[in-house]
Amino acid sequence: MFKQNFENINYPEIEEKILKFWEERNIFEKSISTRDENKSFTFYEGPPTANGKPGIHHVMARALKDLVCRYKTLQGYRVERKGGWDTHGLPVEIEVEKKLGIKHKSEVLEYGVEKYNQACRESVFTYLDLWEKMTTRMGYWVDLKSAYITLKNEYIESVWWALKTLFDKGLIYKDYKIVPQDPKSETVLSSHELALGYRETKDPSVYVLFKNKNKDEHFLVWTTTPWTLISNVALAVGENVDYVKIKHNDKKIILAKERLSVIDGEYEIIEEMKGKDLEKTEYEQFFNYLKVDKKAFFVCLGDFVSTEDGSGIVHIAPAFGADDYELSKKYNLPMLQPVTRGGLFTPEVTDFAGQFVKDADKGIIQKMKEEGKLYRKETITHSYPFSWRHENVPVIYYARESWFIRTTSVADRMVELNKTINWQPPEVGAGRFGNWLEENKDWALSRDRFWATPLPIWLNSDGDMFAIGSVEELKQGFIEENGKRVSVKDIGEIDLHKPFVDKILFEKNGKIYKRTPELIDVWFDSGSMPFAQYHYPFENKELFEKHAFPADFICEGIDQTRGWFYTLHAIATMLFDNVAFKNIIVNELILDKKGLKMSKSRGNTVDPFMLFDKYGADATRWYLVTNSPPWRPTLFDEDGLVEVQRKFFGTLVNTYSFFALYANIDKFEFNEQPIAYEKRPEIDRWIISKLNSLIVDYEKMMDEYDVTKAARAVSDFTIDHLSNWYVRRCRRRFWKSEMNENKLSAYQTLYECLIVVAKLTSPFAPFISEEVYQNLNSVTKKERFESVHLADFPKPTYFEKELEEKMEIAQKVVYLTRSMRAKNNLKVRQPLKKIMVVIDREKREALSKMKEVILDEINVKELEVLADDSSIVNKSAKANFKSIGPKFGKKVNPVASAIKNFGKDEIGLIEKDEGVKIQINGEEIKITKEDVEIISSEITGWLVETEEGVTVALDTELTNELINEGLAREFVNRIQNMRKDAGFEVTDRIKIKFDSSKNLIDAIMTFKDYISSETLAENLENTAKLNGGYNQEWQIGEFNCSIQIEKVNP
RNA sequence: GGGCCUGUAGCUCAGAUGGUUAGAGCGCACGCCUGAUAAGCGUGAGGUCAGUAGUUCAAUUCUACUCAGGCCCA
Repeated sequence: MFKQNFENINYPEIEEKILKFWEERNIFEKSISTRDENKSFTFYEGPPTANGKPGIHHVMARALKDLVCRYKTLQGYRVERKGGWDTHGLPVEIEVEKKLGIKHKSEVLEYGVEKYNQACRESVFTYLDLWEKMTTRMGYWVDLKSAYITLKNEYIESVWWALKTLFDKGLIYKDYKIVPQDPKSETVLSSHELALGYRETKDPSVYVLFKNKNKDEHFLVWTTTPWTLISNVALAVGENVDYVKIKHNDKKIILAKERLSVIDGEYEIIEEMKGKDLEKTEYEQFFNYLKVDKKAFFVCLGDFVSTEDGSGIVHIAPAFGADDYELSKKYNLPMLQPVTRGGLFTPEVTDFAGQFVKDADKGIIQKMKEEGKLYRKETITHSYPFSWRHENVPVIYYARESWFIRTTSVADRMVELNKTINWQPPEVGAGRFGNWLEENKDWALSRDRFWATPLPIWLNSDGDMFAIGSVEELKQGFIEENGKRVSVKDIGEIDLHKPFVDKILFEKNGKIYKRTPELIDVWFDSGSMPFAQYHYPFENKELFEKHAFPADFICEGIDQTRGWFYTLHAIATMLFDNVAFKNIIVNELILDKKGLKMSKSRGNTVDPFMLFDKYGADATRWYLVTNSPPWRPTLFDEDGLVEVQRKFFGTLVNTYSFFALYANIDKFEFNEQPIAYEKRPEIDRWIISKLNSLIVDYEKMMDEYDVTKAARAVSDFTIDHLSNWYVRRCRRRFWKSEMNENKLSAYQTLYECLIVVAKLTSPFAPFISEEVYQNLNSVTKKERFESVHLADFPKPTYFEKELEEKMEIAQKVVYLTRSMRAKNNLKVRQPLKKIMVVIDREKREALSKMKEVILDEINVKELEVLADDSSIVNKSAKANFKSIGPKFGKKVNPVASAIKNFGKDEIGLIEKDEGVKIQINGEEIKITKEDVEIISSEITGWLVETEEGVTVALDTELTNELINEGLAREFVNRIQNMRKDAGFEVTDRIKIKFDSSKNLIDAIMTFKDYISSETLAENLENTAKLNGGYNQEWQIGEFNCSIQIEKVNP
């Protein structure tokens, strides 16, 4: 027996049941172990940080990952799916600081780094349960038991190996970097944090005068950070920018020509020059607090100088701006940094010592004013970053010493390798990611924090250094305890984190080496996962080299472009001179239904668990993937989800139930030999051909990673072709007559469609497809697989493309006829005499072949295919612009109107392919067949409807016989309704008694046999005596009718 | 300020290698069908294909610019 009763289907319940089934039977494990080891498809899981709650966008990314992996599994690939967790870094520290109430870095030291890091270690897994629950519940198959965890020693060891390899290649070096930092906590802010803190603020906007050292003239300079003027060492101008020297209030002033608008009052231009003419011009130091140890105070050329605001002359303070710092390297300028990490002026700046730099602006402006250096002072409102962790603390850009990876040395290679990666969508690869690679800057590797992978570089007091690349090497070191050296070898438990590793010292050539205190960027951790997840090269060497690298496929959100995508790519390029991944799907954000970003503060987030409980994971997954391509921002709307469930899932389940209902009645269990496709009825061959076309299209789209289109194709097939045409057209075959070959063919055909649809659906909606597959296969045992996810991808078997086209024509005729019936108020139950169809000669035969289908569907007695030269068909001609456009160019319009005016004779000539000559502006032009489209738009004296080359004429005349048949059909309809209302089984036989006026009685008795067979009536009797049974009063046409039915006991 | 994406019906989305009639689903109105039925089908209303300029015989489609929204970077 096929499982029935899906009327009140509860998707979440079914899903829970299937989850249990998968777990009990180890289906996930089997989906890997049953596949050929040598046919691997490699997937990398981008590690989420488990210390935040999983949201709907995680469901999206995981649904995509899962469906690609499941699809490849169906195709026979072995798809290992190792999970992973990202466990280091600032996000973790921030959570912990919040919990511990720590606001300043120094408080961590007071609290104790060891305890602090312990807290981080624990915090990482705060939401692990939730993550695992979400992952399991949504049906994302990933191996969480063997998940890689970045804080484990083995993982860190692999990362160290990578770092040492890079260090030994000379790719790691130390330099200054200008970083945005929160001066209060002395913490560097990541770009993400920085973005959080931008807001409108008021700042001074000052124009100041720098005096030329050798001439009595001044450079006009604009800045919004007066406090940096103390650290000024140079001025920058644009090489090709036009500058002018003006005479203004007895002073000679130089500024960009385009910026003359900033000058108040009268002036006179006395000289013009280019920026490059000013290069090397020396000027007097602006403030004299600080001494320099290199040549400074001259004009440089900088390509970042703009003339959109300011004066076109930029002041340079290398310690406080990225452009400034870059320029200082180019011109070998000194760096002045009289500011502490906390943003306070150092004692050298006597007047402002100890003041917070921003607060010192006022005094500095006052001082400039007194010294006559201030030209103009205003206040501007602009967007400036503030610390998001503290109230009202502006971010200060500040030079700090950092370790870098020389990624610029492989930039070209990265660009080249990137071109071999298949990006979906392509523009992210070529655009956002490609540009980023082309503008590559060295990777700032180090972080001055506590919880991350330590940078394994040890230095001695002379600055000599080496890198450690394994625990083994580390064991050469020692720690000092109570004045005694203890070898690392003798220490039981080694933790490759702070503070333990900081205690380790080395001695070489009599010098003591100490670890540099920095940690590394967490992104280096995750970018190392291709090898670190397998503890390569210390273990799994062969596995890694043969199967696990590079990945065939990864998929994450667009926010990973400069994160994980980049670090994977950069590390793979530097270490292995290879790509890390060959195919990638980038998914976009999920917004709420109004297009707003989801955020806790807006309260518009969607809880995935709520969706799973309410609609099920399948519907959620299907909705996310099909609603819009994943690389477009998706507007999330619960109503859309409901619709998806009703349309696609509802139809699929309904189609299955229909099958199950009748298959059970007929005891169909697919024990018979399959009927050869060639021998099946037309409609069966048609749907089988459609099904095979679907398989081919689906595979193509999936292989191009266009998953949205693939899923939509399955949905269209199921709803439009399988359910709304095939099943509807074939219902009678299932419920009428005894079992015969025709019926068997119907069962076999529908069965095959359902099995294939289940398979194609399974990557996207793994639960309901499993349910359908199991329900079918557990009865027929046609396939040996215990789960749809262990099955093989269907192979295309049978095509009949012409038949697909024929059916399309038939459908077109049907739609046209239906539309005419509707417009003329002719119910489908009323049979009609005849339709006539006009159609292209080539399609005429096809149409005749589909006659039965058409007539049955539209309840018409006769179909006549009209020859288009028939005298009653009126034709008109229309220009085919695609053809005449290129041919006649400017003359298309007159030609088109000439064609429009063609009469019968010209059209005849065209149809005979003889061509027509016309005159345009006295020029003779020949019009040939391909230039003209001929439409048969009217048939004299008939109701006509036309669409794309098909014209249908409907004979609406009703004879008595037709009217009677219509009444009989109405009568059948009432009986069927009554059967249903009375709760009879589909197979119950009945007796009918009825009474009505003479006309209706005559009509009914005329069609007695037809009515009886339609309603399974053994007896149909006209009698005035109605008693017992189930009876109702009806109106049929213009007649009243009493009907009584009762079950006949077999 | 720079880069990329998006703008098509009230809503969510297709589509058009440039061709004269731009589609679907939902929603709305009306009707039909109903032994798959809390489904299904049809008809109708609803579009300056964001705007401007250019290229072209022809632009919603190509180009440039503008506007709006989004993401990333500075």
